[in-house]
Amino acid sequence: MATRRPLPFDPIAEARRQWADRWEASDAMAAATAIMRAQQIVLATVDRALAGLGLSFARYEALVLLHFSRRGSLPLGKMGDRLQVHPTSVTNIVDRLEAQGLVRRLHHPTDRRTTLAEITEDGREVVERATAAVVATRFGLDCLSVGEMAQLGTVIRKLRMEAGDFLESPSLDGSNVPGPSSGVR
Amino acid sequence: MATRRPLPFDPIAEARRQWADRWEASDAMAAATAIMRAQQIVLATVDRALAGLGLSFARYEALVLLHFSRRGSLPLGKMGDRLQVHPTSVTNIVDRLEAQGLVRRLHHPTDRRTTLAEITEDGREVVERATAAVVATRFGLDCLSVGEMAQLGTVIRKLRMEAGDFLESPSLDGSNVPGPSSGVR
DNA sequence: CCAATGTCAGGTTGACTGATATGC
DNA sequence: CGCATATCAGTCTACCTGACATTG
Repeated sequence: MATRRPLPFDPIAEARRQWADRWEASDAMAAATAIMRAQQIVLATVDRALAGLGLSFARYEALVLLHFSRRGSLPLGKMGDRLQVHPTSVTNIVDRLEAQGLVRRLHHPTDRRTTLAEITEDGREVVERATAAVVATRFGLDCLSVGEMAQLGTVIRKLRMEAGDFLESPSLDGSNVPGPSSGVR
Repeated sequence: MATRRPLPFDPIAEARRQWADRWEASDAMAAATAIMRAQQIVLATVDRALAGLGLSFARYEALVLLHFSRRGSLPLGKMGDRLQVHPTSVTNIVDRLEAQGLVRRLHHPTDRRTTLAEITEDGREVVERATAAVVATRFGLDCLSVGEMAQLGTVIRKLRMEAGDFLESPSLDGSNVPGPSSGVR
């Protein structure tokens, strides 16, 4: 959050105009740039809310994931899948959370290769306080209506599915079809 | 781009469900998470396309900005405003581009405090080649229709305006409301 | 033997804070 | 003088690659 200086015009609209003059895919370019900037705004908002608690967004997400899990613990690899982060990043994130006493490493009961990360009592308290702070910011999306948020979700969902994040899932209700189809590599 | 393993369900929908059970703002949470993931997808796609040319997305954007500028040069501060990056990051980015011979630093003709970054002939060639590679990927948004991209753009535009990125700009119609609000510090 | 799991070492990126030299 | 501009030093986060030990 430095660089404070509102421009007198929409920089993306301007970039799109110039782009369209020479190159293709100006629609995609404008959308991509918008996504990049939106992420910056959300991340800055949430990070600001979490800074006081010594958490980054990534560590907060990991903590929430464990908080939501049935046993309060998950294998590190599974955490990486869910959070879409690199295995070494998971190690790093869990290292920090463990150093803060918010998580602890356990041996998997049957598979001795895998390590479990388990949220501690302290971790659960911090999650609650952090979430209160984050919810108060509304993720920086306060100016959007529920319908607009849903629009974002719907469009981006297509993107995520195409990227191979998940297989299908019928959106709203709980009826899921395992479906062995779509080998997304 | 590691972590290959599609989940059998939509992880954001799942997180939203659990979130809604205990906390507020699950709509905002789902939208924010979607934005974070969308950015990851776009960034990974573009970075992959640019890797062969020794460019990151950030450096590519800076190069495009200079390529588009009337004189082929801009003050570093102005670049920071346009690209929404920290002043020290601009220095860093220009350092790297200069080391690659894609940009050169010049003295401002009248204000001796400011430094100009000017794109070189090499820089222009690289921009063209890089853009061809990027356009070929469609920014990873190939699966979206033009209408869906526009939806993203419209919703996110609201967000950016609220964040103080720019002031008004009449987009489609002429109705603009200056709005003295938003003291983004 | 091969595959999966987590970890470590080492490198890159970008973003931030704080301090500084210079010039308006 | 205060303010703007860019830079430097140092820190931090996250990511990646490649290697490795352990175990299924």
